[in-house]
Amino acid sequence: MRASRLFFPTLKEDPAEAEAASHKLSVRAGLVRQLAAGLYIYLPLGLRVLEKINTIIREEMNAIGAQEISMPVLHPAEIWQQTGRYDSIGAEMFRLRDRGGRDMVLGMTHEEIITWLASRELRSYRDLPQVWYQIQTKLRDEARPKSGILRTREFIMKDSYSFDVDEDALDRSYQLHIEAYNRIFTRTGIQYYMVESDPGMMGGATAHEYMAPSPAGEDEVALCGCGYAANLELACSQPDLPGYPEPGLEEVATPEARTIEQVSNFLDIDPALLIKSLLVMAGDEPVLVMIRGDQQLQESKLAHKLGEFRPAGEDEIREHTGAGAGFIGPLSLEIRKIADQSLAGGVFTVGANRDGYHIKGVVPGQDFQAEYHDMRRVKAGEACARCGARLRVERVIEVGNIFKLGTKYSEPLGATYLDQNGREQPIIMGSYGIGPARIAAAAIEQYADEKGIIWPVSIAPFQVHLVLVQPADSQQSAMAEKLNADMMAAGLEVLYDERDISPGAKFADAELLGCPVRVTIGKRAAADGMAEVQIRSGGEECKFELGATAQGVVRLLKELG
RNA sequence: CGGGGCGUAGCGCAGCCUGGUAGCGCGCUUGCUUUGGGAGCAAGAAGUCGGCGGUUCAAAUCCGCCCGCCCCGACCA
Repeated sequence: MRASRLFFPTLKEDPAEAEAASHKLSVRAGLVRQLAAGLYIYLPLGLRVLEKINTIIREEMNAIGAQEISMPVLHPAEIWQQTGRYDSIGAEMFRLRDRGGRDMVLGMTHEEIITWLASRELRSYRDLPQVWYQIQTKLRDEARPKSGILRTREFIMKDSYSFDVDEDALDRSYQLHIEAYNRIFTRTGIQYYMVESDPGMMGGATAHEYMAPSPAGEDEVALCGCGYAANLELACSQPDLPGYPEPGLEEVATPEARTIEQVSNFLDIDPALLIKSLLVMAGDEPVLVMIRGDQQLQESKLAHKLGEFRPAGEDEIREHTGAGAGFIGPLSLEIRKIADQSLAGGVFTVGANRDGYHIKGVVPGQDFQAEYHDMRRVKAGEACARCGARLRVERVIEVGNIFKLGTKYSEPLGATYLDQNGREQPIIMGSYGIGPARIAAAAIEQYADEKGIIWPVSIAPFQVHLVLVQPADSQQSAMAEKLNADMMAAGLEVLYDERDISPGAKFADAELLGCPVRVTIGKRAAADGMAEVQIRSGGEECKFELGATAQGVVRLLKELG
């Protein structure tokens, strides 16, 4: 491709609205342009990257026997009503009416639609297993689109769905996806982790997420050298135990000391010796949730126990405890109490349910009763629950997820098959997603330097960036033209920059675009007949005879990829 | 949805406080020169100052309402 013909509007300056490196660079390098909040136009270079990623995904999905289909983006509301999600999802789903007044939705995912299809077409155990996938647009009215292409309202997703006769068969489909996903993410060149994830409201089902480490990510994962890896939504750890004081209840005045920090300073004790009491409302029921003072509540863990909940308001706190926030505690409260496991066996200071007072020497289990569950958010440096080594916590971009769905969709939509005994059984399903744009963004985040993007070979928009320094020089120009033809003949994807602009601008663009290899033809090449080759990552340089350059670059790319 | 910020030429910004001729850098057009790290000189094009309403002799500037975009939080099958 000749740069003079390619539409790639590069920018010298960062766009004002961008924060994340991938956002700044994807706009500056001319990959994308923003249409509105969370809506992006993919320009030629951006689309090439996306298509490369999609090709890798297709190859690996096909390799496990998955079959590509394409489903509509516009769905009748009725199907979503049948699974209950029409009501449970809320504002995140785009809703509209067609001219006949029928309620419709824009698909945020396709479980309902594919299960509708399966319910009509899969009848016998002989038809199973099946894995169907698509690479299709999803629409979600995100509360807050952000970070460029990382979180958008319209995005492409590879979503596949498996249909099996039983849990064992589902395990096999799940395992096949794990293998395909490992190949896909490895081939795209990004760094990633597979972590345990919260299956959400799916009950005991299994779920994993594929996470690309990056400070621009929105999730955090706990990682251990022993292989333990989990989303912080469900990660657990063994907390260090503080030295406990003597038990024995004693009320102490703590005027104006409401926060853990204030109380701990006022009483001059370790925050780990305080209990943080939080009043939440699960529907109409008040629940007191207790966490050690140095810990944080992991709300997703509490949501598993309570379902939907919200923090109690100022008035509700006073109504149920008799005190203001900051002075509440578990003693003599006749409401449901949930305590984090780390409180068992300790001696703590708690709010007295009386403004301006706390109570010391409280022994959970003796002075109050509560349900004990793991409720705290894992912190870096805590001991791994499996092996005891210190946990790392890293921020990550979710690039893929895999779920065992079971019969969550097949039952309400009547997707059943007849088994060998002629009995009707619900199809056991799995659902598996990948966000190609997030892979691209993660690659930018993980490898970019101060000059621009550094693409992994497999997903670079072009493999080679050929720079002709002086197009007006007929000798240089002839060399570059020949080299361009040679490299294309060798099967290389070449971006040939023969534009009549200053050399500095071309080099800067080449570095911004981030193709893995740059080949320069200038006066030095004209003098000695050698093409200069530079690796974008690391900046290593070498020279090839003009005639040997194409093959030399092919070899280099192999080493890099 | 709560909190904060921003909206002036294609892009990045100044001007607003203290009302009176709309400005800078980059980019763009034309010409000449230049050509291995975002060239130089000269000439030029380009703005309903986000929108509507109000105050005023006069509004980019002051006031009100609305819209859009970004950031933090909540949310994220």
